[in-house]
Amino acid sequence: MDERRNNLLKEIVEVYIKTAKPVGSKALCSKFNCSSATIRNEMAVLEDLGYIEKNHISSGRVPSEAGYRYYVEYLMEAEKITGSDMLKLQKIFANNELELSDAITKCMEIISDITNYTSVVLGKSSADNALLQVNIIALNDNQVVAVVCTDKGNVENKMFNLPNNINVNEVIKTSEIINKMLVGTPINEVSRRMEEEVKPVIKRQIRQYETVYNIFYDAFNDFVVNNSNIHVTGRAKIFEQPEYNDVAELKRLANKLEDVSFIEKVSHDDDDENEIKIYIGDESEFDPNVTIIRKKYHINGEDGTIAVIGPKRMDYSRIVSLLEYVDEKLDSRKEKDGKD
Amino acid sequence: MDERRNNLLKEIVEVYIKTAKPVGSKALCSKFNCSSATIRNEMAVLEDLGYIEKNHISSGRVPSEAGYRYYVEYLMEAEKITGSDMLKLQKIFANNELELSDAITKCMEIISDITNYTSVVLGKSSADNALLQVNIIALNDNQVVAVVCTDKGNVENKMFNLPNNINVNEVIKTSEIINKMLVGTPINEVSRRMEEEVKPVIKRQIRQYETVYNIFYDAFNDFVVNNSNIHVTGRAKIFEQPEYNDVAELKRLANKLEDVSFIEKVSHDDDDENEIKIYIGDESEFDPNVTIIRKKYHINGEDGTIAVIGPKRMDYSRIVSLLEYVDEKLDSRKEKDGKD
DNA sequence: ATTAGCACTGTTGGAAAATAAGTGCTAAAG
DNA sequence: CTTTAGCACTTATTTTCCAACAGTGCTAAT
Repeated sequence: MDERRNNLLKEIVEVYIKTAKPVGSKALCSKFNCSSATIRNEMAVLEDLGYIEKNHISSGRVPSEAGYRYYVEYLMEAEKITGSDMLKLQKIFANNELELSDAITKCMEIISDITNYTSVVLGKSSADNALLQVNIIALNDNQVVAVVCTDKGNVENKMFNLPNNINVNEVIKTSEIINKMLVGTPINEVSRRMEEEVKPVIKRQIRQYETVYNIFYDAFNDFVVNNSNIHVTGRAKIFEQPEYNDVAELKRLANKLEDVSFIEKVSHDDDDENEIKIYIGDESEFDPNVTIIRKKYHINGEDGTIAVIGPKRMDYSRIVSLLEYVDEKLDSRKEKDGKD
Repeated sequence: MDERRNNLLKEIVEVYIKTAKPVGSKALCSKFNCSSATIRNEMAVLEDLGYIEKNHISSGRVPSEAGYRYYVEYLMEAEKITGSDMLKLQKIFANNELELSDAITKCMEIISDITNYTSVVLGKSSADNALLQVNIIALNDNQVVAVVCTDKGNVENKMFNLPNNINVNEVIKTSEIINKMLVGTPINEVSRRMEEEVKPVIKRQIRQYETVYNIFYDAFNDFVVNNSNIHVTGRAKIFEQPEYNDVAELKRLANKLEDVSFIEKVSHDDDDENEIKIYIGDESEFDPNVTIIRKKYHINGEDGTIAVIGPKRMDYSRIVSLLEYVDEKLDSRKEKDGKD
């Protein structure tokens, strides 16, 4: 791959990203000061190398998956975020009132809006939350709400109907025992310690301990299971992209976009999980016709993922710059707030 | 409208619901024991009355909006829910563990699944919740979580960063004042009473009362604003319906389905809000090409709406029977649990 | 190594023709 | 007065054909 060939591939990818139309040899002559035949010769090589493809024998060239990959790895210039893009995101961070997790969601909404791609936020309170306390709030004689709170400020609640043979006071007493025994326990170890340590204790002190025990066990379990939130913005935005101009394709994609929770799981072995990741086409393990650009974040005891879903022909450098900017801003806010 | 004409319209609507193809006169001869010419004559009358339409001068007939309306009002037979449909929903209610609001969501997921329409659950803790208590949980010296709980067991929480000049104890003290003064206040009056009654009191007792006041004010406000949840299932399901077979239509609908919160607001004046409502086409105030069937529910201090979105040509009686069944089951569970 | 020239190939769009489905109307029959 | 057979007519749908077009690969010359 000499320099001209690199430049040619770069040009093909970028023109295709802009126009969504197969790139012919003539269109590139002027840029490279040579004839279309020369371009064609070089294109033939790039095609042999697997970086570009033809839709049919006499069509212009389209980047292949390998071509995009080569592009993002070696050819793409790290573009600085543009002023107008930055401006729109800055407004969000200017407002210090906003909780960080809300700020993230807002950011991704804006990114979807300005880019016409689909954006996703997957938040999950992470393992490094520790139990701070569990409160029981009695609504009446046979209903209680258990409120679980972690040291990072994540709170989850669950309501229970008490059977007639259970007294509210016994539930409260149990909560006190749990608080004494388990404060500071990492949230994902709570279930185990409940079973091994707490159960024997309340067995001795509480009548009907099984029922009461289950209330708390369920509440903690809910916390671990439930405490994730998904925000998808602009599901329909991606349909505006010209590649999705046929009914079957549209339906297929709409169906897949129903559930995007898989995004956090995509992983290619030896990766550094905290970098911006680009999954092109099949690499996404989602759909051969989309690219997913993803960044994991960790703030305030919450692990999460932000991602943008677009066509393979998406504006890679712009999205990368946008995600980088958001991440940067999050980092600086973390320091300022003194959290994490 | 004599009987034959009614039957003819009923047949046209039902055949069209089944086949999604315009119904011609020949197809109905056998059913009515007469020639196609006779049917045509009657059809001409139904068309004059505005109940059926032609796509073009020589096509079969399609029910008009007025035709569907006439059908659901006078012709549709209240169908009992089928055994297999019932069976699928019963599984959910068999599990008494499930909180009612979760059971509703599950039901609507199943309904979307078995009917291939889009289903929606819009829940909102209603005005008839009263403040039970507000708790302050201190995470550390400068972070607190405010937990607001109502008598119906709805809980909302919000984390705050305290400025350096505010002491946690002052926040807690304020929470005690609020608890004393406002317990039992309907949740939508809390803001007003905070401003009119609580503010003057804490002004006297708390340094930096403005900041502390705002924490609670925000927390309550969040409760009112935030405490709604939307579940949409099968957004893409509706695309399988044959009427949405062109790209523009699909995109338009996908876009609209991004936000379905409007559904609870659709209302036609003198209606009894608690009945099953059918909004056909333009009546839906959403999209001329869909029908929305909706039922409002009230359980356990939560007001909500369940709805099914489908083509105008949707299976009206089946959906009505399904929603009726769900509503019935909810009612019986309410009584059993002794709630509400 | 580059390029002009040319034959070739698949796409796109439109026109024309054939087919199919179903109507409205008329006139006759019941 | 209602029903029906018959037929001319309308429109949508599908197929076929053709021309224009964009772009390629290859060859031979520079």
